Amino acid sequence: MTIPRVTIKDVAARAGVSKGAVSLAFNRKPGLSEATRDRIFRAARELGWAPSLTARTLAGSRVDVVGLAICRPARQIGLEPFYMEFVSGVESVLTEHSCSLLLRLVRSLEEEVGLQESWWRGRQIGGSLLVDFRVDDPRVAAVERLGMPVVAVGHPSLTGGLTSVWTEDATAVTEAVRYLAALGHRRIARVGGAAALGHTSMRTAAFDEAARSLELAGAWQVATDYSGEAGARATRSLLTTAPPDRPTAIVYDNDIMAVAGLSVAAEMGLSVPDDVSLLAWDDSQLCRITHPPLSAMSHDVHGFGADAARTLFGLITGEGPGSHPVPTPVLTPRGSTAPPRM
Amino acid sequence: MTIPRVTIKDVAARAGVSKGAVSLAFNRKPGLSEATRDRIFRAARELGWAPSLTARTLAGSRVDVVGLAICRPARQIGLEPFYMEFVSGVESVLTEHSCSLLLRLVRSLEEEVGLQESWWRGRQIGGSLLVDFRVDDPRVAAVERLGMPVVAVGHPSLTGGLTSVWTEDATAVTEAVRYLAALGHRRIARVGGAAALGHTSMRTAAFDEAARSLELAGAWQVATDYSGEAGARATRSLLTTAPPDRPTAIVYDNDIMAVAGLSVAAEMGLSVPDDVSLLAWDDSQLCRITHPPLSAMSHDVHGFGADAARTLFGLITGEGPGSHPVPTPVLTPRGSTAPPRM
DNA sequence: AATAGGGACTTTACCGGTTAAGAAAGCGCT
DNA sequence: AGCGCTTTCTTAACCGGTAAAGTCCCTATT
Repeated sequence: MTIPRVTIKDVAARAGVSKGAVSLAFNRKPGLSEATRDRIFRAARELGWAPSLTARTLAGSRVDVVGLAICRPARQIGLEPFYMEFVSGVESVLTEHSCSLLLRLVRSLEEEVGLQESWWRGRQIGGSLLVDFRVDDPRVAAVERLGMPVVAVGHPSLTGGLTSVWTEDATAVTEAVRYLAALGHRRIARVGGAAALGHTSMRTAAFDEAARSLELAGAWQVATDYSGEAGARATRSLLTTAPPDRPTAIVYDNDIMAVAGLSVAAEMGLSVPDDVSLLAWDDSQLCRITHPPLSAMSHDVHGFGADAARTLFGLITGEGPGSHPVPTPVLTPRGSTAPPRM
Repeated sequence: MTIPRVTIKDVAARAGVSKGAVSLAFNRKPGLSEATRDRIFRAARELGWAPSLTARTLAGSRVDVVGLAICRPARQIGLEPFYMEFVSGVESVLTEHSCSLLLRLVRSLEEEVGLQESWWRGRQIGGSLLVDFRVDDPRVAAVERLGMPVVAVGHPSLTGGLTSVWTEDATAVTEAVRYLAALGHRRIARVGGAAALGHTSMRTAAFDEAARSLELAGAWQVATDYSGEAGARATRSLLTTAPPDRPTAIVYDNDIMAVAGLSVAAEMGLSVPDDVSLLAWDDSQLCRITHPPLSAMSHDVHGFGADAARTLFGLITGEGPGSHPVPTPVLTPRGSTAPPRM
């Protein structure tokens, strides 16, 4: 605050050159002798100077910040291991490019649209990562109107032509259902995420399709808000049906609901996996610490985030890959899935 | 990128005034007639203009960004509900001041020191929130040298004179142990967090002191890395002792380890709370979805974050409260604690 | 000897705002 | 009418960098 900060001018004065020369040195551009360059760097080191990103940004070069707005209720976000892992993957790539992440939790998509717009308009960010696509997502049009570089984390069918990175959820759901069917399950339920989310509806459709093609005797789906409580509620209602018609296997859309489901089964005196098999999604550490450990559709969320960030850089610099899928979640059997008892 | 952005000049031209006038209008400073002000706002709205924070920052006013670096292994952070909740609390206050959060996950304290320094030097941030203090934390000196406004989230005994916000962990630990002792427990264990962290060592000391003053028959403490796996390991080793000497109650330093502990008990055929009582810390949603639900030392982490952010604003603007504690975690009994069976 | 070419810097004009100082117009007052 | 005082705006200098254009000097070429 009160302390005068060191600027390029001080460095220039100390090195006995113009500030243009300092700029050249720090951007590794040609046109300076070794000796001068050294003198400049020494002066900068002695003064503890680093170029101001603010000024650099203003001067027209690129912006070293990317934005990420996450739209979920605050209380819930804390529990979703997915995001922090995703963010840490994003960070790991940004750091390599000495770029920072501007993170904001928003309450609605409209708020996000406004935020992205003001970030971009105010030159706060050089591009953005968009997550949690809805069907007919308003962000697609908004972002195109702005001409802002964006990587959409979501299936191309949802992201309307934006450069996208996604997991093939339909394939994964199909694999999950096939696996349970192969174990002998004929009555399978799915506890899905928020119905408004695009990937939820894709998973729902894929589940329906799989149930149909496998001619399951029973198939249920229930939409939740991803919270543990909702997962518990859904599980409770699914398992209160009398035994012959009760589902013998449940697939969850995230980890936390699967953990809640496990507790509900215990509370109802049902044994997992003997009475009911449970299959989680995302596979954070949480799945490995329950008893029994949860089988899960497992994928590398950290790597997913890293890939998204890399793709954004590719987009900004004009090279690198365009839209592409990341590895599909694979089934990782643990102790919570087995053939049905009856 | 290619699209020319709207600047203050365009707005000024459209409103038929100088850019100085536009600046005055947007900063709600006196010296403009109502009519002109309206005209300017209308022009800005029509053009979709918002002032560039970058330029605004450069022009000498304050910086509308605060920094937060979190130092924990990436894979683990995802699971710690504490941080996301804390962050969301911070955000909620920042948003009111239309201020953003610059978040970075770092791998070491040295990295954090470097990061904070370059953020500050590069005028990227107007201040910072520091978390996870160690004993003799190097950040204290670094930050003082820079003269950067900072709010330390940690006990004053650790934060060396920086403006601090903290929970009275020692009091909470004492309450936890007293409660268990009151239930009749005489052999109590604590599964703590990373030993290097200051609050861990404070809790450890408080636990020792409580055990001594209550003359417990047995008191164990084990340090972990906060991960579920470590919590499971610790619990397993604590519970393998033969019954008469086995601890009958365990306090955990976070939620996730308590959940892991619960699973270990189940896996070992021990009943919670009959054979062993478990007490979690922080009390995220996770505690309510297990079976039995976990008793916990509960506090408002979201509010904690909000308070820290408010304090930082107070520090920057020169008003508001200085160092102060936030409410001490309170015991919230649920199903995982009861009098010991034997 | 005159000229071209190129290396090593410096100058200067921005980037998009803020802000202190200056100027024009309107008003009340003697 | 002349004076000072506001109110309302404009001007111009900055903030700390970048980058294009300009300057200077030294060497090689014809």
